[in-house]
Amino acid sequence: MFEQFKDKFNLDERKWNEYLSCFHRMEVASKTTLLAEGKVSKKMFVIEKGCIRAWLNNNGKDITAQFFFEGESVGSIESFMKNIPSPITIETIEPSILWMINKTDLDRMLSEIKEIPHLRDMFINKIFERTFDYMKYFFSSIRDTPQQRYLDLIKDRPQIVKRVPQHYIASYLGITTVHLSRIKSKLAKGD
Amino acid sequence: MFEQFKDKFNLDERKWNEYLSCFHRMEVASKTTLLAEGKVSKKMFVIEKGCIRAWLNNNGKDITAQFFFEGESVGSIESFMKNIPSPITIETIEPSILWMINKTDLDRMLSEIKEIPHLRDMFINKIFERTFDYMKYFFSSIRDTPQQRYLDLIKDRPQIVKRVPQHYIASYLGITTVHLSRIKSKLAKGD
DNA sequence: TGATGACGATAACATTTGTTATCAAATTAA
DNA sequence: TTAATTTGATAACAAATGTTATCGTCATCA
Repeated sequence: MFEQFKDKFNLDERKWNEYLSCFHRMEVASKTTLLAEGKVSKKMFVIEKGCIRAWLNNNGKDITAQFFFEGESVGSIESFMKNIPSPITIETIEPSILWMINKTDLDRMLSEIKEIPHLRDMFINKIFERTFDYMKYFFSSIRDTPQQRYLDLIKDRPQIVKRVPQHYIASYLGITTVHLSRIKSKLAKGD
Repeated sequence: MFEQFKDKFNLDERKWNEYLSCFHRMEVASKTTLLAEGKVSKKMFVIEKGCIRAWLNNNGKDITAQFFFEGESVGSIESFMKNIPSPITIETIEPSILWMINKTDLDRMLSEIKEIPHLRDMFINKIFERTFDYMKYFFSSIRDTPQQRYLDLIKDRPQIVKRVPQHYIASYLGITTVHLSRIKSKLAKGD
């Protein structure tokens, strides 16, 4: 799972193994809640296999905020960093294999990493990339129609369309399932 | 302008003055373009007085992506960091007093700052805060109605409603000026 | 095996939002 | 100051999107 990062991290064998041992493998069923809204996040997860969504509660209706797939890391960064109640719930969509790391371990790991220039820069770039992603989503949400955003999803994140139930996709696009159904049938008829 | 940060930065007098001298004061008229879409950003600005917007072109129509006021720093971070064409245009709304810094100076400053733990952490926190902001905007855009987002704007960022022409606000909310007008008159009649 | 619930399509109707056009007030430029 | 231009409100109509309800298919589970 983590072998692919070994060269990139370029740590001595001992340190690398120490970091590896912080991650704990776990297998979970679909619809498992990994973090509940309102709880303070003390764990992060890396996905080996499966698919996860983050959602927020809006007077009873759940709004999907984000999807995660193999290789991605998942958690409420805001809750995790600031020690505040999580605004989102994190839940598996498929049965999944995850690698869990505790906040205490990750905090220690990060504070060490921040002293190593090339890893520090990797970390900062990672944060920037996430910022750029959210900017893109926000801009798209005020600029594009739901149909356009659905087409973008098909093009840029085909995984989502293939593996995720449609009502989650609809709420992620900010529309109803009925409307998404209409968009699909309209597209099927040839634009 | 920058005195307020002196304690927080906690640098020796010589370094502090060296950094200060990188910023150049400029006064510009309203509707001045500070960065045009498609150009690679080589400058960042800090606002002493005035108000600025960032917008993107969408087949001729401009969509306002963000507003900036006194004390905030402005630029296309993505263009600036990655040396790519800017996806946005940055333009003053009011006559403004700005402090400009060149990329070469800022790059040098940042690489020095990244070696000083408390400044590095301030920098990383700053990036995280920006990420959390965009997350919030994105979530709100798929969760809330335009009317709710307008009410949030009044509550959270009253500056915008007071100082910014209405058609910019409308495009920032992702709606037309006509619709924003309707929302306002509906609210004026008592919800 | 059968029952149950999750998922998705569709129809009919309601509401929201966009489009175009017109007018008035405020601001800016000549 | 006068003439443009910008800004904002409103009306009438069109298009997009939401709501509620119904139905069929499929997976799950007892």
